[in-house]
Amino acid sequence: MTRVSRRASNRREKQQRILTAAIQVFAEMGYSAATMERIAEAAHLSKPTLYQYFDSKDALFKAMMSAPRDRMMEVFDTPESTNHVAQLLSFARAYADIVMRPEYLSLARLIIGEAQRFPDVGRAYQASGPDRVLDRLITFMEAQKACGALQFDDAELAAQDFWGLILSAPRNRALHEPDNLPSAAQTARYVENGVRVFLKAYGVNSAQDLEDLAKLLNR
Amino acid sequence: MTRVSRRASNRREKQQRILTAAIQVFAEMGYSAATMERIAEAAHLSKPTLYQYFDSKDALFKAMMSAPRDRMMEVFDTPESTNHVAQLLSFARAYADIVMRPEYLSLARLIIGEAQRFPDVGRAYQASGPDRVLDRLITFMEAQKACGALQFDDAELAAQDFWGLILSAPRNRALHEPDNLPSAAQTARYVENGVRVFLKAYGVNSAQDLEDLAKLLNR
DNA sequence: CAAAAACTTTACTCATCAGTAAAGTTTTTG
DNA sequence: CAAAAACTTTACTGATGAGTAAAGTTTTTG
Repeated sequence: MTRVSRRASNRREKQQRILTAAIQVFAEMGYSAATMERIAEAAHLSKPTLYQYFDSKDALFKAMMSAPRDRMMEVFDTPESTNHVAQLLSFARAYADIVMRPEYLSLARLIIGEAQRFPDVGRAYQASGPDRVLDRLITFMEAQKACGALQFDDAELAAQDFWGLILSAPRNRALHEPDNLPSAAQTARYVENGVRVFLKAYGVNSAQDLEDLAKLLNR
Repeated sequence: MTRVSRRASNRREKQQRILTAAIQVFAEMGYSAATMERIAEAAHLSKPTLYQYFDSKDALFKAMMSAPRDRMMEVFDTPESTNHVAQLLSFARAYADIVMRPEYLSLARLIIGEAQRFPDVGRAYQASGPDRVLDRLITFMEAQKACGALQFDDAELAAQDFWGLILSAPRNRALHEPDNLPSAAQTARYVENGVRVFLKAYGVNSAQDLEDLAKLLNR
């Protein structure tokens, strides 16, 4: 005699299973090539049951795409540090960890590939992922400027530059070549270089920052 | 009595028309949603005729994708200048001009969206576009290091950084939001900022470089 | 345990689309 | 200029897949 009826919780659980299956199948095949039959199979239920949960393929796709997906914001779940160098490094590493995961890349490919046919999906993703990360980065940059650690005119450009320096070329390659992802070591090399170059260009006291960074990198 | 038979030249012209139509339709709809009927229509001929030129949808797609498309290398069709600042600026502008064009973005979305199902298409694109540009940039970077204008340990990282600084955030947004492209003025702002930051981090004599850049930007 | 609600299955409809057969048209060549 | 060759079109075939109807099965709950 559960308080929340078993039926209702089953329903929620199944809905979740469908969404998980959908994300897998859509990401693997693309919107058009994915079939409802296959999604049903992956969710371990039948097509008509699937249609009890979502009215159409389109509706399922949109529901799946607008399900909360805050992975990218995990970037900021790092212990606050008083040192801006350590903080930039940990942002950069967390960002790389998330963004270079195969599932995350598959999702990005799907969104980009369907951006023309599903403009609101693309917009929603941009708003809930990159834009939010950028906002937080801008806030961070401004704080560092205020306390005299970084210098720049335009915080938005500074934030974008930080971002662009970290992974842009390897991530682009990864989007084009799903089965040729860089190793963790290679990714680390790009990330560390990105932070180094950012500090060189934006640090008030770059020489000191680079020394600090070198120390952090040698444990 | 034409030397090259009328039939043969018609054939070549029609093949070209098909490839052009294919690129349009595929880029707009994606591989699966594009129909051979629609491509035929766009090429002003009928489906069976289309099949005389290409054996299958798959073959047409691959042929279209491996047609020479050297747009990106146009980046380097700029007058050689003795000044590395002017040269970097003109690379950056040429790159932005090409890469932010709607057709080029559509093609990139298509390639990324189908990268999982057509891995060789993704690989071929990476090899003939980004990789070639990167190679040329590396060569350039090394020459500038040799003549004492730039400093760095790793030319590949320097080239990637230059690239990442120019357009990475706005281009990513453009991939997600096809109908929210930045204006020419906005793009110019990103590009100019990118060059500035690159010089600050990599220039042997950054102060002078930044002055040179400022002069170039004010005509 | 019985009524009901949820779920599954079988077995469809209908539309779309890759690919083709065969008839019709144009171009080439003897 | 006429017959052959190449090309194009109209009108199909067959497969696939979105979505559904209706009958049968399990699970939940009173």
